[in-house]
Amino acid sequence: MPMPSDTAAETWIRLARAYGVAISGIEQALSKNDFPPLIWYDILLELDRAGEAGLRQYELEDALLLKQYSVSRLVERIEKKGYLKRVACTSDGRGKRLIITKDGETLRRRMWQVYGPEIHRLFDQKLTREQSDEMSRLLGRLIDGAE
Amino acid sequence: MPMPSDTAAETWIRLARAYGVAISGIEQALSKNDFPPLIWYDILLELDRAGEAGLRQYELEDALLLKQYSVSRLVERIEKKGYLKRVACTSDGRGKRLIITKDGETLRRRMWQVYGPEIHRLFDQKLTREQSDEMSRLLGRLIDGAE
DNA sequence: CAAGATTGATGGTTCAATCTTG
DNA sequence: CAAGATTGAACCATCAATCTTG
Repeated sequence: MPMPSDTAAETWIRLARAYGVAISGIEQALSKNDFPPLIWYDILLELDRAGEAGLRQYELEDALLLKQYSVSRLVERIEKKGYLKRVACTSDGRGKRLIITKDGETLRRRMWQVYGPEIHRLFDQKLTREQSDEMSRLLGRLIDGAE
Repeated sequence: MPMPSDTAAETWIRLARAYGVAISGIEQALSKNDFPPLIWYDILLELDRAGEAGLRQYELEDALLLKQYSVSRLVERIEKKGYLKRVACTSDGRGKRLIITKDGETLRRRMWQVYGPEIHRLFDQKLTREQSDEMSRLLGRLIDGAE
């Protein structure tokens, strides 16, 4: 089996570490301000973008790389808090449409007030615009053709 | 509050996505081969490097960015499988020393036979040596001065 | 049968409280 | 009291089985 170069191994270690630093900073900031986890923000953002038509659950799976049962249970909790509603899909009796509520839109905006500054602190303050663009470009290579 | 630039936001999105692609590929490969999760490898590697002296639990916390109770419970499970042993610390009655066993060393090597090729596939095949070095350098900027 | 979604059971993670020793 | 570590309870994630409709 082909083993990784030292460079590749080091890059992976640093990628994991950088992700860890960022995600724990963000989750901690959200939690400290009595907000739900970041995944709730991601879901609300997708639904916000989808507008009145909403999204099917499997579309959320694809967009956020989640499992079917994960979406099912996350969405159940978010709905219970009133930030989205699940309505029967007219064109496909098996499906539900997920639609963000007014409260959901408000929550998303309020979470951004905490989430945004964390990104600023973790990225804008540590990389120049050029460095950030370059990293973005390189990360794109890891993502595209991921299959 | 200072909000992030579009570039920073995009870089963070891609970092999270690239991490997600890599970690799920690795965990899936390990699981498919009946191996435990990646964190077991990380722990065994730290203990392997520490040699006969072993490590204190709080040293593992620092090295792997884990919580005290996480280490406590992970180590309990790994010990139960016989891959490490916990011995009382002679110099500090509060502490335990964690020492890898022969079986633990073997497991770590066998996991690397699956883990290594995944890193190769996910990094070596998608980035040139120069690109990987450059990404590593930029990621270093995100990690250093994380506090 | 396949696709979309849900659920019971299980196992792991997390919080807060606790225990023990320095 | 602080540091190292553990634990009960609650919460969340995961697997496999299931249900419903195309």
